[in-house]
Amino acid sequence: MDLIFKALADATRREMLDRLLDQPGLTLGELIAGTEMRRQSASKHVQILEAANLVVTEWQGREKKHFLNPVPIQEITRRWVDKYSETRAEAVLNLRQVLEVRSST
Amino acid sequence: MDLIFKALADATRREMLDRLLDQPGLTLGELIAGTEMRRQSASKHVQILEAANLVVTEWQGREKKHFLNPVPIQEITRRWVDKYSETRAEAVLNLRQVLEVRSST
DNA sequence: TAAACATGCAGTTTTTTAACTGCATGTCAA
DNA sequence: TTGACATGCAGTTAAAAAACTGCATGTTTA
Repeated sequence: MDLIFKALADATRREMLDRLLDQPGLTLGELIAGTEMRRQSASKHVQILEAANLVVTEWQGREKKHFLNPVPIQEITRRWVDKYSETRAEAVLNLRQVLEVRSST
Repeated sequence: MDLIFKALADATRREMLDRLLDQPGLTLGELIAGTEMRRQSASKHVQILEAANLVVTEWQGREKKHFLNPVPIQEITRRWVDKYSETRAEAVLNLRQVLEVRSST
């Protein structure tokens, strides 16, 4: 779980995921096309995304194709985000408490 | 959006959110109780959580009560996670492509 | 087979983040 | 009003992450 959050913390990596969502199978060279980034930096970002299982790859000859894997993101939703969403009503109550305290002082 | 992801990237901060989910209104001192962390470190973590709007606070005399705000997390789900979840079927197709290529080589 | 290509890996520098030290401010309670 | 308490803020140090440099490996194609 920590690897996923860490991987998603970087805007560059989130943009990479976005591009792979639109264009599955991009190579490393295609991923950095139009950016200022060096190939080596992008490569390390990809490694981090792979370690988090957010990206899976397939070698085709000398090219490495990259694909988005949405499963870990769904896992975050299921195991983590939902926990907070379910307590929305409760949380609103908490915030109301806050406001009550505020208005009474 | 970046502030939220960055804030969630740190395990210590995610634990803080968990504690505030269970026990709304904890003070800073109560938050660090039972941990090795110094008060000042925790204070910076709280600042980061506040900047991301994941935590709201209310002063009560000399005590500062902390409350979880689930809205940014729900926003991530709505504006970001959903985008990837909706493409689940598509993504499975992509992965199938990968496997086909793999088995044919 | 040799040149161009696509990528990987190791090592260094730079930047960012986290933790700590020390002092300041405001609140409560005797 | 004074001492203990709860927290804030500025500055330093330590650790982690990101970007870059240079070289190596395997693949395609002329």
